[in-house]
Amino acid sequence: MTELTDKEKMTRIRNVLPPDEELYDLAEVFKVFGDQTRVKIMYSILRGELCVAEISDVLEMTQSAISHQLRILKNAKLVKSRRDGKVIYYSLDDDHVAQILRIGTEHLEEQNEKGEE
Amino acid sequence: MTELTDKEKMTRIRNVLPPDEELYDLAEVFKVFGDQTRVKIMYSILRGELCVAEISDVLEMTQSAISHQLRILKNAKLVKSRRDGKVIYYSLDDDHVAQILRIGTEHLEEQNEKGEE
DNA sequence: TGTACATATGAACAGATGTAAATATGTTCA
DNA sequence: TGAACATATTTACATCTGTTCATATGTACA
Repeated sequence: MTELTDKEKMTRIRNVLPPDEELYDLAEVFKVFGDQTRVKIMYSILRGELCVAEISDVLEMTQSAISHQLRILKNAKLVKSRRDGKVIYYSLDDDHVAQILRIGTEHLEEQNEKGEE
Repeated sequence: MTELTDKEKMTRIRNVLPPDEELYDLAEVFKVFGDQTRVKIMYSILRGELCVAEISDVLEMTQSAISHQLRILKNAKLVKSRRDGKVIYYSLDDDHVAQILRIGTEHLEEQNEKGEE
């Protein structure tokens, strides 16, 4: 068991980190989660697909604002779409999205409980 | 089995959504995850605590920049700290943080696999 | 007490972000 | 084809965010 110098310790930790590009992409994904409107959209389609107009109705926001946010969600592959005639239905893209929402919510609840003690 | 009017359908969905304040807080938490520097910090302390100077070393960023981001992480309860003399050690606050990082990474990997097909 | 060291904070600035308004695209159906 | 409808896109703008630089706070130890 040899002792590590500080420099060696830092190098080791640096080597364990995922590559910069991966960390960048990861931050980009979370950035997409980090907006109230987009969180609301994801929650509103958590139990099943909705079209743009329905989402606008539910959130009481303009069609333009919703459409912009849907594009961002779709680019990040958090949401997918399906066309049926004029109407386009949106739903969550994969199960990770719902999982992240759930764990985030759990985190909040746990922190709230801690705060009450 | 009665048919629902569009208005009733929207009202139902709206009623299933968590309260606005909760969705706001949730977005705020994800916002904190949504920065490359903060993601790097969280990853660097994933396997054990590090002090501010060590994190600065690993990420090759100024002490000030790291300290600012640590405060944001701490306010969001994603990170906790422990003082030992002059030195302050930081570590992840609860297991949800690591879980969210992991699921986010899984999501990216899965999307990359899909893209390769 | 005073010096050295570790970390935190405040101000300022460049760059990024979300929304509304207007307009464009794409689809259906007469 | 053209009118009507659903959604997407462009532009513009106000607001927010991360970093640097300078400085303050807090701790240990002589």
